[in-house]
Amino acid sequence: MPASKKKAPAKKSLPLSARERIVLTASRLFYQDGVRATGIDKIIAESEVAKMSFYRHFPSKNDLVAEYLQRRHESWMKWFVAAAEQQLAQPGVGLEVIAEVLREWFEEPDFRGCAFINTQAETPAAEERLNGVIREHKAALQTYIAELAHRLALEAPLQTAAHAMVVIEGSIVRVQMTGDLTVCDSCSHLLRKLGRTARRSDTASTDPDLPPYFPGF
Amino acid sequence: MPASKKKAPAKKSLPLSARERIVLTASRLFYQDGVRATGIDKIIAESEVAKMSFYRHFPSKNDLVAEYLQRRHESWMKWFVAAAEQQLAQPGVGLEVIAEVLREWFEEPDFRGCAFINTQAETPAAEERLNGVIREHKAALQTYIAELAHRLALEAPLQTAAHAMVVIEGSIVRVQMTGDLTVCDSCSHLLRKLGRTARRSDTASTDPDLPPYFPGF
DNA sequence: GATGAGATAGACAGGTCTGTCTATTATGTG
DNA sequence: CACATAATAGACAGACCTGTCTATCTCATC
Repeated sequence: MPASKKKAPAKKSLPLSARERIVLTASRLFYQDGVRATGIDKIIAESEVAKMSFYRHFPSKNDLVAEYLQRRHESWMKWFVAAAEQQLAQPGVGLEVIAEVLREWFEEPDFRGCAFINTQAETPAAEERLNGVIREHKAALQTYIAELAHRLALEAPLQTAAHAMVVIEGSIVRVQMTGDLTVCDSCSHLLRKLGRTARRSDTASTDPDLPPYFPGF
Repeated sequence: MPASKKKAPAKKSLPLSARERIVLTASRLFYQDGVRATGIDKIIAESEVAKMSFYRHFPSKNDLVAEYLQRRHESWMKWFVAAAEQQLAQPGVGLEVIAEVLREWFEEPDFRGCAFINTQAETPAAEERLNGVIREHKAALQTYIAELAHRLALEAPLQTAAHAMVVIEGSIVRVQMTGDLTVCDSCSHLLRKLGRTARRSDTASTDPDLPPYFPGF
Protein backbone atom coordinates (compact mmCIF):
# COMPACT_ATOMS: atom_id res chain seq x y z
CA MET A 1 0.00 0.00 0.00
CA PRO A 2 2.69 2.55 0.81
CA ALA A 3 3.81 4.26 -2.35
CA SER A 4 7.51 4.94 -2.46
CA LYS A 5 7.90 8.67 -2.34
CA LYS A 6 11.35 10.05 -2.32
CA LYS A 7 12.36 13.56 -3.25
CA ALA A 8 13.21 13.29 -6.90
CA PRO A 9 16.64 14.75 -7.47
CA ALA A 10 16.48 13.19 -10.88
CA LYS A 11 13.17 12.41 -12.44
CA LYS A 12 14.04 8.95 -13.59
CA SER A 13 14.73 7.92 -10.01
CA LEU A 14 11.04 7.44 -9.34
CA PRO A 15 10.43 3.76 -9.72
CA LEU A 16 6.74 3.88 -10.54
CA SER A 17 5.11 5.31 -13.61
CA ALA A 18 3.26 8.58 -13.31
CA ARG A 19 -0.07 6.87 -13.71
CA GLU A 20 0.72 4.38 -11.00
CA ARG A 21 1.86 7.09 -8.61
CA ILE A 22 -1.37 8.96 -9.21
CA VAL A 23 -3.53 5.94 -8.52
CA LEU A 24 -1.64 4.95 -5.37
CA THR A 25 -1.63 8.44 -3.93
CA ALA A 26 -5.27 8.97 -4.78
CA SER A 27 -6.25 5.65 -3.25
CA ARG A 28 -4.59 6.57 0.00
CA LEU A 29 -6.11 10.04 0.14
CA PHE A 30 -9.55 8.99 -1.08
CA TYR A 31 -9.80 6.31 1.55
CA GLN A 32 -8.34 8.36 4.35
CA ASP A 33 -9.98 11.73 3.79
CA GLY A 34 -12.89 10.90 1.52
CA VAL A 35 -13.41 11.22 -2.20
CA ARG A 36 -15.05 14.59 -2.07
CA ALA A 37 -12.63 16.15 0.38
CA THR A 38 -9.60 15.19 -1.69
CA GLY A 39 -8.86 17.67 -4.46
CA ILE A 40 -7.02 17.08 -7.68
CA ASP A 41 -4.30 19.52 -6.70
CA LYS A 42 -3.44 17.56 -3.59
CA ILE A 43 -3.23 14.32 -5.50
CA ILE A 44 -1.01 15.95 -8.09
CA ALA A 45 1.26 17.47 -5.49
CA GLU A 46 1.66 14.33 -3.41
CA SER A 47 2.20 12.03 -6.33
CA GLU A 48 4.81 14.44 -7.78
CA VAL A 49 3.21 14.60 -11.15
CA ALA A 50 2.33 17.43 -13.48
CA LYS A 51 -1.27 18.43 -13.89
CA MET A 52 -1.18 17.65 -17.57
CA SER A 53 0.16 14.20 -16.84
CA PHE A 54 -2.85 13.66 -14.67
CA TYR A 55 -5.34 14.73 -17.28
CA ARG A 56 -3.53 12.74 -19.92
CA HIS A 57 -4.28 9.57 -17.98
CA PHE A 58 -7.66 10.46 -16.51
CA PRO A 59 -10.17 12.54 -18.43
CA SER A 60 -11.75 13.65 -15.17
CA LYS A 61 -11.54 13.16 -11.44
CA ASN A 62 -14.47 10.78 -11.62
CA ASP A 63 -12.46 8.43 -13.80
CA LEU A 64 -9.82 8.32 -11.13
CA VAL A 65 -12.41 7.63 -8.47
CA ALA A 66 -13.76 4.79 -10.57
CA GLU A 67 -10.30 3.28 -10.90
CA TYR A 68 -9.73 3.72 -7.18
CA LEU A 69 -12.87 1.78 -6.38
CA GLN A 70 -12.14 -0.86 -8.99
CA ARG A 71 -8.65 -1.48 -7.63
CA ARG A 72 -9.87 -1.41 -4.08
CA HIS A 73 -12.48 -3.98 -4.96
CA GLU A 74 -9.89 -6.31 -6.45
CA SER A 75 -7.26 -5.99 -3.74
CA TRP A 76 -9.75 -6.11 -0.89
CA MET A 77 -11.49 -9.20 -2.22
CA LYS A 78 -8.18 -10.90 -2.85
CA TRP A 79 -7.08 -10.16 0.68
CA PHE A 80 -10.40 -11.17 2.20
CA VAL A 81 -10.63 -14.47 0.39
CA ALA A 82 -7.03 -15.35 1.21
CA ALA A 83 -7.49 -14.52 4.88
CA ALA A 84 -10.77 -16.43 5.04
CA GLU A 85 -9.30 -19.50 3.37
CA GLN A 86 -6.45 -19.46 5.82
CA GLN A 87 -8.88 -19.37 8.72
CA LEU A 88 -10.92 -22.13 7.17
CA ALA A 89 -7.91 -24.42 7.16
CA GLN A 90 -8.53 -24.94 10.87
CA PRO A 91 -10.82 -27.85 11.57
CA GLY A 92 -14.26 -27.41 13.01
CA VAL A 93 -14.64 -23.74 12.25
CA GLY A 94 -17.71 -22.16 10.71
CA LEU A 95 -18.97 -18.92 9.27
CA GLU A 96 -17.66 -17.04 12.28
CA VAL A 97 -14.17 -17.11 10.80
CA ILE A 98 -15.35 -14.04 8.95
CA ALA A 99 -15.33 -12.17 12.23
CA GLU A 100 -11.67 -13.00 12.72
CA VAL A 101 -10.82 -11.92 9.20
CA LEU A 102 -12.62 -8.64 9.73
CA ARG A 103 -10.81 -8.15 13.01
CA GLU A 104 -7.49 -8.15 11.19
CA TRP A 105 -8.81 -5.40 8.99
CA PHE A 106 -10.29 -3.37 11.85
CA GLU A 107 -6.99 -3.47 13.70
CA GLU A 108 -5.13 -1.69 10.94
CA PRO A 109 -4.21 1.73 12.25
CA ASP A 110 -5.65 3.61 9.32
CA PHE A 111 -8.90 1.67 9.13
CA ARG A 112 -11.66 4.05 8.20
CA GLY A 113 -14.56 1.84 7.28
CA CYS A 114 -15.60 0.41 3.96
CA ALA A 115 -14.48 2.49 1.00
CA PHE A 116 -17.66 1.59 -0.84
CA ILE A 117 -20.06 2.42 1.95
CA ASN A 118 -18.23 5.69 2.52
CA THR A 119 -18.20 6.63 -1.14
CA GLN A 120 -21.87 5.79 -1.39
CA ALA A 121 -22.64 8.02 1.57
CA GLU A 122 -20.49 10.79 0.17
CA THR A 123 -22.02 10.86 -3.27
CA PRO A 124 -25.79 10.45 -3.06
CA ALA A 125 -26.32 11.22 -6.73
CA ALA A 126 -23.15 9.53 -7.85
CA GLU A 127 -22.30 8.63 -11.39
CA GLU A 128 -23.83 5.39 -12.48
CA ARG A 129 -20.35 4.02 -13.07
CA LEU A 130 -19.43 4.47 -9.42
CA ASN A 131 -22.67 2.95 -8.22
CA GLY A 132 -21.98 0.02 -10.49
CA VAL A 133 -18.59 -0.70 -8.98
CA ILE A 134 -20.04 -0.35 -5.50
CA ARG A 135 -22.87 -2.75 -6.18
CA GLU A 136 -20.59 -5.22 -7.89
CA HIS A 137 -18.23 -5.24 -4.94
CA LYS A 138 -20.96 -6.08 -2.46
CA ALA A 139 -22.46 -8.64 -4.80
CA ALA A 140 -19.09 -10.34 -5.21
CA LEU A 141 -18.61 -10.49 -1.47
CA GLN A 142 -22.06 -11.94 -0.99
CA THR A 143 -21.43 -14.52 -3.69
CA TYR A 144 -18.22 -15.62 -2.04
CA ILE A 145 -19.93 -15.94 1.31
CA ALA A 146 -22.66 -18.01 -0.25
CA GLU A 147 -19.98 -20.28 -1.62
CA LEU A 148 -18.48 -20.42 1.85
CA ALA A 149 -21.81 -21.32 3.39
CA HIS A 150 -22.23 -24.02 0.82
CA ARG A 151 -18.81 -25.49 1.52
CA LEU A 152 -19.58 -25.42 5.22
CA ALA A 153 -22.63 -27.55 4.47
CA LEU A 154 -25.06 -24.92 5.62
CA GLU A 155 -28.61 -24.99 4.44
CA ALA A 156 -29.83 -22.27 2.11
CA PRO A 157 -26.40 -20.75 1.50
CA LEU A 158 -27.85 -17.87 -0.49
CA GLN A 159 -30.16 -16.84 2.28
CA THR A 160 -27.47 -17.35 4.88
CA ALA A 161 -25.12 -15.17 2.87
CA ALA A 162 -27.73 -12.42 2.73
CA HIS A 163 -28.05 -12.57 6.50
CA ALA A 164 -24.30 -12.63 6.95
CA MET A 165 -23.95 -9.52 4.80
CA VAL A 166 -26.11 -7.61 7.24
CA VAL A 167 -23.82 -8.69 10.07
CA ILE A 168 -20.70 -7.81 8.13
CA GLU A 169 -21.81 -4.35 7.08
CA GLY A 170 -23.06 -3.64 10.55
CA SER A 171 -19.77 -4.67 12.09
CA ILE A 172 -17.80 -2.46 9.72
CA VAL A 173 -19.95 0.56 10.40
CA ARG A 174 -19.94 0.10 14.13
CA VAL A 175 -16.19 -0.28 14.38
CA GLN A 176 -15.73 2.76 12.20
CA MET A 177 -18.05 4.77 14.41
CA THR A 178 -17.10 3.55 17.86
CA GLY A 179 -13.58 2.19 17.40
CA ASP A 180 -14.64 -0.59 19.71
CA LEU A 181 -13.22 -3.94 18.64
CA THR A 182 -15.59 -5.92 20.85
CA VAL A 183 -17.90 -5.49 17.90
CA CYS A 184 -16.01 -8.48 16.55
CA ASP A 185 -17.42 -10.54 19.38
CA SER A 186 -20.94 -9.55 18.37
CA CYS A 187 -20.06 -10.35 14.79
CA SER A 188 -18.71 -13.76 15.71
CA HIS A 189 -21.67 -14.47 17.94
CA LEU A 190 -24.18 -13.60 15.26
CA LEU A 191 -22.39 -15.57 12.58
CA ARG A 192 -22.18 -18.62 14.82
CA LYS A 193 -25.90 -18.40 15.37
CA LEU A 194 -26.39 -18.25 11.64
CA GLY A 195 -24.28 -21.30 11.11
CA ARG A 196 -25.75 -23.26 13.96
CA THR A 197 -29.33 -23.61 12.83
CA ALA A 198 -28.49 -23.69 9.17
CA ARG A 199 -26.31 -26.78 9.10
CA ARG A 200 -27.29 -29.51 6.70
CA SER A 201 -27.37 -33.10 7.91
CA ASP A 202 -25.43 -34.44 4.97
CA THR A 203 -21.91 -33.22 4.32
CA ALA A 204 -21.85 -34.07 0.64
CA SER A 205 -21.28 -31.48 -2.00
CA THR A 206 -24.66 -31.54 -3.66
CA ASP A 207 -25.96 -28.09 -4.31
CA PRO A 208 -29.47 -27.21 -3.15
CA ASP A 209 -29.69 -23.59 -4.25
CA LEU A 210 -26.26 -22.91 -5.56
CA PRO A 211 -25.63 -19.52 -7.10
CA PRO A 212 -25.04 -19.78 -10.81
CA TYR A 213 -21.68 -18.08 -10.88
CA PHE A 214 -18.69 -18.47 -8.59
CA PRO A 215 -15.80 -16.22 -9.37
CA GLY A 216 -12.48 -17.56 -8.28
CA PHE A 217 -10.74 -14.54 -6.78
CA MET B 1 -36.92 18.00 25.31
CA PRO B 2 -35.94 20.84 22.96
CA ALA B 3 -35.65 24.18 24.71
CA SER B 4 -38.72 26.26 24.14
CA LYS B 5 -38.16 28.37 21.06
CA LYS B 6 -41.15 30.61 20.84
CA LYS B 7 -40.00 33.93 19.60
CA ALA B 8 -41.82 33.75 16.32
CA PRO B 9 -43.14 37.28 15.77
CA ALA B 10 -45.80 36.04 13.36
CA LYS B 11 -44.67 37.47 10.08
CA LYS B 12 -47.33 38.35 7.59
CA SER B 13 -46.76 35.74 4.90
CA LEU B 14 -44.31 33.13 6.10
CA PRO B 15 -45.58 31.30 9.13
CA LEU B 16 -42.22 30.09 10.47
CA SER B 17 -39.41 32.17 11.85
CA ALA B 18 -36.32 32.64 9.74
CA ARG B 19 -34.28 30.43 12.00
CA GLU B 20 -36.84 27.67 11.81
CA ARG B 21 -37.05 27.86 8.04
CA ILE B 22 -33.27 27.60 7.83
CA VAL B 23 -33.13 24.55 10.04
CA LEU B 24 -35.98 22.77 8.27
CA THR B 25 -34.62 23.46 4.80
CA ALA B 26 -31.11 22.50 5.81
CA SER B 27 -32.30 19.29 7.42
CA ARG B 28 -34.02 18.25 4.23
CA LEU B 29 -31.08 19.11 2.01
CA PHE B 30 -28.42 17.76 4.35
CA TYR B 31 -30.17 14.44 4.60
CA GLN B 32 -31.08 14.18 0.94
CA ASP B 33 -27.91 15.41 -0.73
CA GLY B 34 -25.33 15.18 2.03
CA VAL B 35 -23.82 17.73 4.35
CA ARG B 36 -20.84 18.50 2.22
CA ALA B 37 -22.69 18.69 -1.06
CA THR B 38 -25.19 21.19 0.30
CA GLY B 39 -23.94 24.77 0.15
CA ILE B 40 -24.97 27.68 2.28
CA ASP B 41 -26.27 29.53 -0.75
CA LYS B 42 -28.72 26.79 -1.59
CA ILE B 43 -30.02 26.66 1.95
CA ILE B 44 -30.43 30.41 1.95
CA ALA B 45 -32.22 30.44 -1.36
CA GLU B 46 -34.60 27.59 -0.54
CA SER B 47 -35.46 28.83 2.91
CA GLU B 48 -36.13 32.33 1.52
CA VAL B 49 -33.86 34.03 3.94
CA ALA B 50 -31.14 36.64 3.63
CA LYS B 51 -27.55 35.62 4.03
CA MET B 52 -27.09 37.93 6.97
CA SER B 53 -30.09 36.41 8.69
CA PHE B 54 -28.40 33.08 8.35
CA TYR B 55 -25.14 34.21 9.88
CA ARG B 56 -26.98 36.03 12.61
CA HIS B 57 -28.38 32.73 13.82
CA PHE B 58 -25.49 30.43 13.00
CA PRO B 59 -21.87 31.57 13.32
CA SER B 60 -20.82 28.99 10.75
CA LYS B 61 -22.15 26.20 8.63
CA ASN B 62 -20.84 23.72 11.14
CA ASP B 63 -23.14 25.11 13.79
CA LEU B 64 -26.07 24.47 11.49
CA VAL B 65 -24.89 20.93 10.85
CA ALA B 66 -24.65 20.35 14.57
CA GLU B 67 -28.20 21.58 15.09
CA TYR B 68 -29.37 19.43 12.18
CA LEU B 69 -27.90 16.34 13.79
CA GLN B 70 -29.17 17.26 17.22
CA ARG B 71 -32.72 17.72 15.97
CA ARG B 72 -32.53 14.62 13.86
CA HIS B 73 -31.41 12.68 16.90
CA GLU B 74 -34.35 13.87 18.94
CA SER B 75 -37.04 13.40 16.33
CA TRP B 76 -35.72 10.07 15.11
CA MET B 77 -35.45 8.63 18.60
CA LYS B 78 -38.90 9.87 19.46
CA TRP B 79 -40.33 8.26 16.35
CA PHE B 80 -38.41 5.04 16.84
CA VAL B 81 -39.40 4.57 20.45
CA ALA B 82 -43.06 5.33 19.70
CA ALA B 83 -43.13 2.88 16.81
CA ALA B 84 -41.38 0.20 18.83
CA GLU B 85 -43.70 0.61 21.78
CA GLN B 86 -46.66 0.30 19.47
CA GLN B 87 -45.28 -2.94 18.05
CA LEU B 88 -44.55 -4.21 21.52
CA ALA B 89 -48.19 -3.86 22.46
CA GLN B 90 -48.83 -7.05 20.54
CA PRO B 91 -48.52 -10.15 22.68
CA GLY B 92 -45.76 -12.67 22.21
CA VAL B 93 -43.45 -10.48 20.18
CA GLY B 94 -39.73 -10.10 20.78
CA LEU B 95 -36.75 -8.09 19.70
CA GLU B 96 -37.64 -8.68 16.06
CA VAL B 97 -40.24 -5.93 16.28
CA ILE B 98 -37.29 -3.66 15.57
CA ALA B 99 -37.17 -5.06 12.07
CA GLU B 100 -40.77 -4.03 11.50
CA VAL B 101 -40.10 -0.55 12.85
CA LEU B 102 -37.11 -0.19 10.57
CA ARG B 103 -39.18 -1.40 7.63
CA GLU B 104 -41.52 1.53 8.07
CA TRP B 105 -38.52 3.82 7.85
CA PHE B 106 -36.99 2.07 4.87
CA GLU B 107 -40.24 2.31 2.95
CA GLU B 108 -40.26 6.09 3.09
CA PRO B 109 -39.69 7.30 -0.46
CA ASP B 110 -36.85 9.62 0.45
CA PHE B 111 -35.03 7.20 2.72
CA ARG B 112 -31.32 7.64 2.25
CA GLY B 113 -29.77 5.79 5.13
CA CYS B 114 -28.80 6.95 8.59
CA ALA B 115 -28.00 10.64 8.78
CA PHE B 116 -25.35 9.93 11.38
CA ILE B 117 -23.61 7.16 9.49
CA ASN B 118 -23.65 9.28 6.35
CA THR B 119 -22.35 12.37 8.07
CA GLN B 120 -19.61 10.34 9.70
CA ALA B 121 -18.59 8.92 6.33
CA GLU B 122 -18.69 12.35 4.76
CA THR B 123 -16.55 14.10 7.31
CA PRO B 124 -13.62 11.91 8.36
CA ALA B 125 -11.94 14.66 10.35
CA ALA B 126 -15.14 16.19 11.57
CA GLU B 127 -15.42 18.66 14.36
CA GLU B 128 -15.48 17.06 17.76
CA ARG B 129 -18.91 18.53 18.29
CA LEU B 130 -20.35 16.60 15.37
CA ASN B 131 -18.70 13.38 16.42
CA GLY B 132 -20.16 13.92 19.86
CA VAL B 133 -23.71 14.17 18.59
CA ILE B 134 -23.18 11.13 16.39
CA ARG B 135 -21.83 9.02 19.21
CA GLU B 136 -24.55 10.16 21.58
CA HIS B 137 -27.23 9.21 19.10
CA LYS B 138 -25.97 5.68 18.71
CA ALA B 139 -25.39 5.34 22.44
CA ALA B 140 -28.96 6.46 23.13
CA LEU B 141 -30.32 3.94 20.67
CA GLN B 142 -28.26 1.18 22.20
CA THR B 143 -29.41 2.13 25.66
CA TYR B 144 -33.03 2.00 24.62
CA ILE B 145 -32.57 -1.41 23.04
CA ALA B 146 -30.91 -2.67 26.18
CA GLU B 147 -33.94 -1.47 28.10
CA LEU B 148 -36.11 -3.28 25.57
CA ALA B 149 -34.12 -6.47 25.97
CA HIS B 150 -34.50 -6.18 29.68
CA ARG B 151 -38.26 -5.73 29.47
CA LEU B 152 -38.46 -8.72 27.18
CA ALA B 153 -36.79 -10.75 29.91
CA LEU B 154 -33.72 -11.49 27.83
CA GLU B 155 -30.49 -12.42 29.50
CA ALA B 156 -27.58 -9.99 29.34
CA PRO B 157 -29.55 -7.12 27.85
CA LEU B 158 -26.44 -4.98 27.45
CA GLN B 159 -24.67 -7.59 25.41
CA THR B 160 -27.81 -8.38 23.45
CA ALA B 161 -28.21 -4.70 22.66
CA ALA B 162 -24.64 -4.53 21.38
CA HIS B 163 -25.35 -7.44 19.09
CA ALA B 164 -28.62 -5.94 17.96
CA MET B 165 -26.87 -2.68 17.08
CA VAL B 166 -24.71 -4.55 14.59
CA VAL B 167 -27.83 -5.98 12.99
CA ILE B 168 -29.56 -2.62 12.90
CA GLU B 169 -26.66 -0.70 11.37
CA GLY B 170 -26.09 -3.45 8.87
CA SER B 171 -29.72 -3.43 7.83
CA ILE B 172 -29.73 0.33 7.35
CA VAL B 173 -26.60 0.28 5.24
CA ARG B 174 -27.73 -2.61 3.11
CA VAL B 175 -31.11 -1.13 2.35
CA GLN B 176 -29.48 2.17 1.50
CA MET B 177 -27.07 0.45 -0.86
CA THR B 178 -29.30 -2.16 -2.48
CA GLY B 179 -32.79 -0.77 -2.03
CA ASP B 180 -33.83 -4.33 -1.31
CA LEU B 181 -36.40 -4.53 1.46
CA THR B 182 -35.93 -8.26 1.96
CA VAL B 183 -33.06 -7.09 4.15
CA CYS B 184 -35.79 -6.67 6.73
CA ASP B 185 -36.30 -10.41 6.68
CA SER B 186 -32.63 -10.93 7.45
CA CYS B 187 -32.91 -8.33 10.18
CA SER B 188 -35.93 -10.01 11.71
CA HIS B 189 -34.33 -13.43 11.43
CA LEU B 190 -31.16 -12.31 13.16
CA LEU B 191 -33.00 -10.49 15.92
CA ARG B 192 -35.21 -13.49 16.56
CA LYS B 193 -32.11 -15.63 16.91
CA LEU B 194 -30.74 -13.12 19.38
CA GLY B 195 -33.91 -13.20 21.42
CA ARG B 196 -34.32 -16.94 21.28
CA THR B 197 -31.21 -18.09 23.11
CA ALA B 198 -31.10 -15.11 25.39
CA ARG B 199 -34.41 -15.50 27.15
CA ARG B 200 -34.40 -15.65 30.88
CA SER B 201 -36.43 -18.31 32.62
CA ASP B 202 -38.10 -15.94 35.04
CA THR B 203 -40.25 -13.12 33.74
CA ALA B 204 -39.85 -10.87 36.73
CA SER B 205 -38.36 -7.41 36.48
CA THR B 206 -35.18 -7.98 38.39
CA ASP B 207 -32.20 -6.45 36.67
CA PRO B 208 -29.05 -8.54 36.13
CA ASP B 209 -26.85 -6.04 34.33
CA LEU B 210 -29.05 -3.07 33.90
CA PRO B 211 -27.54 0.01 32.32
CA PRO B 212 -27.22 2.80 34.83
CA TYR B 213 -29.18 5.38 32.90
CA PHE B 214 -32.47 5.04 31.06
CA PRO B 215 -33.57 8.14 29.26
CA GLY B 216 -37.31 8.45 28.85
CA PHE B 217 -37.66 9.60 25.22
C1' DG C 1 22.02 13.97 -34.31
C1' DA C 2 16.97 14.24 -35.18
C1' DT C 3 12.46 13.18 -33.90
C1' DG C 4 8.51 12.36 -31.39
C1' DA C 5 6.27 10.76 -27.20
C1' DG C 6 5.65 11.69 -22.67
C1' DA C 7 6.57 14.26 -18.59
C1' DT C 8 7.16 18.86 -16.16
C1' DA C 9 6.09 23.55 -14.12
C1' DG C 10 2.97 26.79 -13.73
C1' DA C 11 -0.28 30.32 -15.34
C1' DC C 12 -5.03 30.75 -16.23
C1' DA C 13 -10.25 30.54 -16.72
C1' DG C 14 -14.51 29.86 -14.75
C1' DG C 15 -17.05 28.06 -11.20
C1' DT C 16 -18.36 27.27 -6.24
C1' DC C 17 -17.75 27.69 -1.48
C1' DT C 18 -17.85 30.16 3.13
C1' DG C 19 -18.19 34.22 5.32
C1' DT C 20 -18.30 39.69 5.54
C1' DC C 21 -20.19 43.98 4.62
C1' DT C 22 -23.37 47.78 3.13
C1' DA C 23 -27.67 49.75 2.52
C1' DT C 24 -32.51 49.36 2.80
C1' DT C 25 -37.03 47.89 4.53
C1' DA C 26 -40.45 46.02 7.69
C1' DT C 27 -42.23 45.51 12.61
C1' DG C 28 -43.24 45.96 17.30
C1' DT C 29 -42.77 48.79 21.57
C1' DG C 30 -42.10 52.82 24.30
C1' DC D 1 -44.14 59.27 16.34
C1' DA D 2 -39.46 57.60 17.35
C1' DC D 3 -36.49 54.12 17.83
C1' DA D 4 -34.55 49.57 18.31
C1' DT D 5 -34.61 45.13 16.38
C1' DA D 6 -34.47 42.03 12.83
C1' DA D 7 -35.04 40.85 8.31
C1' DT D 8 -34.02 41.78 3.23
C1' DA D 9 -31.15 41.94 -1.26
C1' DG D 10 -27.01 41.71 -3.07
C1' DA D 11 -22.11 42.95 -3.76
C1' DC D 12 -17.73 41.38 -2.41
C1' DA D 13 -13.36 38.96 -0.70
C1' DG D 14 -10.58 35.09 -0.53
C1' DA D 15 -10.09 30.40 -0.81
C1' DC D 16 -10.50 26.22 -3.27
C1' DC D 17 -12.08 23.36 -7.07
C1' DT D 18 -11.87 21.21 -11.81
C1' DG D 19 -10.06 21.45 -16.06
C1' DT D 20 -7.27 23.90 -20.10
C1' DC D 21 -3.29 25.67 -22.06
C1' DT D 22 1.54 27.04 -23.09
C1' DA D 23 6.19 26.28 -23.09
C1' DT D 24 10.00 23.57 -21.73
C1' DC D 25 12.58 19.35 -20.68
C1' DT D 26 14.01 14.28 -20.90
C1' DC D 27 14.81 10.28 -23.23
C1' DA D 28 14.46 6.14 -26.17
C1' DT D 29 14.80 4.94 -30.75
C1' DC D 30 15.72 5.69 -35.48
